[in-house]
Amino acid sequence: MNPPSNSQNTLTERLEKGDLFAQPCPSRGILKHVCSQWGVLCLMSLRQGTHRFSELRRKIGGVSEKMLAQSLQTLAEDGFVLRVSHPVVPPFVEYSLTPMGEEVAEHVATLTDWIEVNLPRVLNARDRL
Amino acid sequence: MNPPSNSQNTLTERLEKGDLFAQPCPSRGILKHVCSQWGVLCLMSLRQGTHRFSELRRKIGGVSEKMLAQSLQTLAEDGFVLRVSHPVVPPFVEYSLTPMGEEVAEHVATLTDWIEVNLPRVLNARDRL
DNA sequence: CTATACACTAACTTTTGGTAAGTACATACA
DNA sequence: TGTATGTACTTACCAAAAGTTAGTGTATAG
Repeated sequence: MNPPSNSQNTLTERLEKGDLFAQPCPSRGILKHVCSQWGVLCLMSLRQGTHRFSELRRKIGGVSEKMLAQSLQTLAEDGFVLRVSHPVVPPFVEYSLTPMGEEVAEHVATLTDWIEVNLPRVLNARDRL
Repeated sequence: MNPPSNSQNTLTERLEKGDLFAQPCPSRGILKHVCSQWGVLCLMSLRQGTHRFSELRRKIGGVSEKMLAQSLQTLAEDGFVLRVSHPVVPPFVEYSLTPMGEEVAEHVATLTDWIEVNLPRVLNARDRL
């Protein structure tokens, strides 16, 4: 008796526009990259302009070099981040947001802003348990 | 929370309003819960109304019972989700969003919506690598 | 002539996520 | 009477991810 959760029926149809509720949908992977702990922090940092690798490392408290490199790599593969490597020594690499990256980053930012300003409320809710 | 003291840039002050760039800030944990794979799917499901445990399980493709229970538990601890257990047998438990939960869920929804409609763009960007 | 900076990568360890099975009781069906 | 199913979980176990440490090659600073 329940109506279908969305009006699209076949698997392929549901995949043309992403459906996060569908197990095999690639949007799941993108969400993971964008929402990963270091992924969001990379996006938030780069929203303030181009950064070098080590600048990001210093800015984002607690990232390891491995995880930072990995996060930037997947974000670049998804087309959110642009990596420009200048072939000099010592290495000089610049990271920035692509237009598409700026779009997601904006949405992520409203989320992180909410969390930052509402932290006290959440902490308070935890205390009443 | 601490009463306001002198306006210096101390660690504790930066923690009164969250700072995701600061390594020990509890906002990091909240972000993790809200942005976790199953966390966002729980929030998105509950945005459409109250659900029972097994309803959520069926709705969210690919969740295990363990991960669903765990996600709902942390979301409830943070005050985003309300768990109402009716002491009958077989068990009957209802999950819904708190007012605070509706607020975050809304922000998460704009993000997931963006990802779902822009999936083709991202897939396209991946292909050009 | 050590030390540091740079942007990584590789090996290894710890933590987390995911899978399968078990729990207690009730209803449906054969 | 016995088996199967549904409910909302928890526990034990294993695979995958995250985190830690060390190393790379070159160059500038002290």
